[in-house]
Amino acid sequence: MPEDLTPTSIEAVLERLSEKAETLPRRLKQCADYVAANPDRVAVSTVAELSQAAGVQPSAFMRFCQELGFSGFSQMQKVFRSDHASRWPDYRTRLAALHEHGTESPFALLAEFVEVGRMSLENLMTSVDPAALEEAVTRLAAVRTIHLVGFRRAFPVTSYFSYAFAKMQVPAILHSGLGGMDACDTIRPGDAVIAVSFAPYTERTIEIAGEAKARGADVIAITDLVTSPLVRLGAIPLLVTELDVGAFRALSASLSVAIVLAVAVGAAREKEK
Amino acid sequence: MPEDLTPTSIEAVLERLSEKAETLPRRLKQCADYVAANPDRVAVSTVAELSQAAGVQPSAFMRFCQELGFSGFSQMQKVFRSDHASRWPDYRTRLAALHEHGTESPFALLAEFVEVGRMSLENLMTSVDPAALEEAVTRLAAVRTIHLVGFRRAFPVTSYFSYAFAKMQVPAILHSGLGGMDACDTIRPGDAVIAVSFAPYTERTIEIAGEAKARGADVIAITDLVTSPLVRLGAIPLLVTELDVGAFRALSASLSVAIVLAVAVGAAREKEK
DNA sequence: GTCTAAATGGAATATAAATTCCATTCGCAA
DNA sequence: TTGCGAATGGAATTTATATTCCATTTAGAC
Repeated sequence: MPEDLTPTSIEAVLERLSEKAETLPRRLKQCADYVAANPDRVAVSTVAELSQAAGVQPSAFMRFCQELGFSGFSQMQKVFRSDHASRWPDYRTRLAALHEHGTESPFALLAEFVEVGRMSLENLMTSVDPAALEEAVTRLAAVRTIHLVGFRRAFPVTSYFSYAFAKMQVPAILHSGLGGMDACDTIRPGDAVIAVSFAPYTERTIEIAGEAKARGADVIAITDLVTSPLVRLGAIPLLVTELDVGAFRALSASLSVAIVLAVAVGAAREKEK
Repeated sequence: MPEDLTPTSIEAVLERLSEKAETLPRRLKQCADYVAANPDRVAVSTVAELSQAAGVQPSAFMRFCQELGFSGFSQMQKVFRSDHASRWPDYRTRLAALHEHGTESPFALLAEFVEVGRMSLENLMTSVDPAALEEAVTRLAAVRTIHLVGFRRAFPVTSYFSYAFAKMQVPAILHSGLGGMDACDTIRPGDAVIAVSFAPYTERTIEIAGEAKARGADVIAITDLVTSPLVRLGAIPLLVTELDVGAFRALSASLSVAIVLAVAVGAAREKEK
């Protein structure tokens, strides 16, 4: 059994730690205790900071890392950093990997999309601010008419809203852009607009949201980044990061937010009656 | 108003980001978007890594940091590192937050839908027949015009198809039922219909699919059960089982199938040219 | 107590990263 | 088109950080 194989995950490091803890000399034991108690700090600190926090000299911390089977602190930190990253993967890299293999058979493609969709959903729990979601529901429940604005890729989302609100008898208008009607004219104070748009943002959506805001209507934004123009103009933001494959982005997360909003608003309105 | 007060929290940084996003030059905007989409990476990466991931030079990233009001990258990273732990809660703490808000809150509902969506996606891999998927792609790639039929809950799916096909210049017609036009008249031999319907099946969808079949067009069905009327009339079935929460069914799985079909068909058509 | 091996602290060095600088390119107005 | 200022890329420089080295201290064995 190779005693000093270098650990490759945080768990492995902590395990090695508990094995060795007894036999470690005093200062090195201090390092071990500190790391065991604050594993999250390792990824974002320097040797100097950690050693000081642990109450030892930097050189002692170095020896501690080597005792664990690493060549030095940097190698150990790399494990803590990349493991952190694996919980929150870098999509661009993943995406590149995706293109390399699986686009041959449609079924392989499906597998990739399933994976991407799952990741999107996972993200959703952390990207959507619970307070903003609650606020959005409260506003939408109190409002007279809900206007649904979103074109191109966002249109499936708004059309789903339209279906769901209709089913629950919540007054909602789907602005399809059909017939060249000016959506803005129908928006009045006491209404709310749900604006859905992702980068690259559709000009028309931003315009309508801006106009609605100017007219004194609430604006709820389902969008992807804090840099979105919708956020800029003061909408309540529900941030959804979808991953894209090639030129196409998934919609699972956005649709889930839509369903939640619709159901919650429907329930809230039911309660008021 | 002191324009360049340096932000002291991640929120403040992201806020500043959304303010400035529009006025930033191209490369700096790339940085902004990357940081907005991957705030977690900032704490554990170097300038070189981040700039490469954002697709810019390190010096551009530096200028970006300064634009935000920091003296440089290090100062900005310090902000991200200091509350890195508190900002990125793991699954356990997320559940705790969930309990705090109570099971009645919209956020709890969101958690439920995320879970359901994930399960739906997993099911997808087993419910969709790889051979049928391949067959569907082959047929759709060979066909002149693709007709998209699906109403009510299925409409977001067909409207997504419409968007995706348009983007790839695949001739497709979205039958919206608007204007009372009879969709059937436009369907001819050598065309294909993608019919989307779930129990309880929309009468009109079945009718159009049947008529299309009678006229010698291929029919691809995205539906939920083998007992679906669409399957009975001889369509190529892509079976999707969505789970529902209350009276509302998720759409993640259906949308994923739609994306896969669209991408695969687009690629296949590209190849033929 | 003295010897020895291990452990420690701190300074010196090597390495890697951040930051700046400047020549070149780009986009726009005249 | 030409000229101008802003924006950019890449190399040079500075700064921070990790790592090593060695003199000194400590703890245990005889």
